[in-house]
Amino acid sequence: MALALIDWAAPADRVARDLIGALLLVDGVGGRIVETEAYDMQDPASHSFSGPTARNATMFGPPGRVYVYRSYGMHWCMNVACREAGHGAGVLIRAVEPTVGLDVMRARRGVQAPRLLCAGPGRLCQALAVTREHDGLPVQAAPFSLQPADGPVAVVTGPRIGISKATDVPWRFGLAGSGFVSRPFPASRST
DNA sequence: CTTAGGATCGCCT
DNA sequence: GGCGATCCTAAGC
Repeated sequence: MALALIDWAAPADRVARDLIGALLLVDGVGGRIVETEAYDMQDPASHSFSGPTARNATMFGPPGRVYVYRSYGMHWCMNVACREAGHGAGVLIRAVEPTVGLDVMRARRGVQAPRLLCAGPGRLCQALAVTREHDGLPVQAAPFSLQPADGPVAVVTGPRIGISKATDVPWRFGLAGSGFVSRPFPASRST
């Protein structure tokens, strides 16, 4: 049977949806992706909106590379670039259901509850030990491991979190019914 | 359960 | 100089 693959050249919202349910590991630690957000160059909320800069260079590079940036001066956030180079498109990984390496993640995070280990982009990077050193690396090679869901996944959508522009764009994607998302989704239809 | 404030600093105007 | 694609804690209802 055919192995499911992510089409990294697809638009950000497509990739964001396809990543829901995928197994993401960094050095053998991680779990199932349950929440993502899409960004692209036409989008005022995106880091890439005003064109290439030193920080967002990876977003404008080849698709499938990990874009890591520092948030609020203290957290790391992890994205994967998509579309062709130059498009400034990417998907923010916002939450993972921790399944592999629970104790390692607990130690890194300093909390016990699985629910709080990877629920949010900053928490996720702390639990998986993702830092600026990972910026620009291909997500399909070590230390990363990404295995797409091999079956149908029920996905819910909603407005993105923590932005002040384009707040009406429904480019937040989540695994329907998951208790590991960073925040509940407003009532929305599954697709 | 909801809201408010602070921490903390790199990036862009 | 201002502002975040955030998180934590404490206090209010």
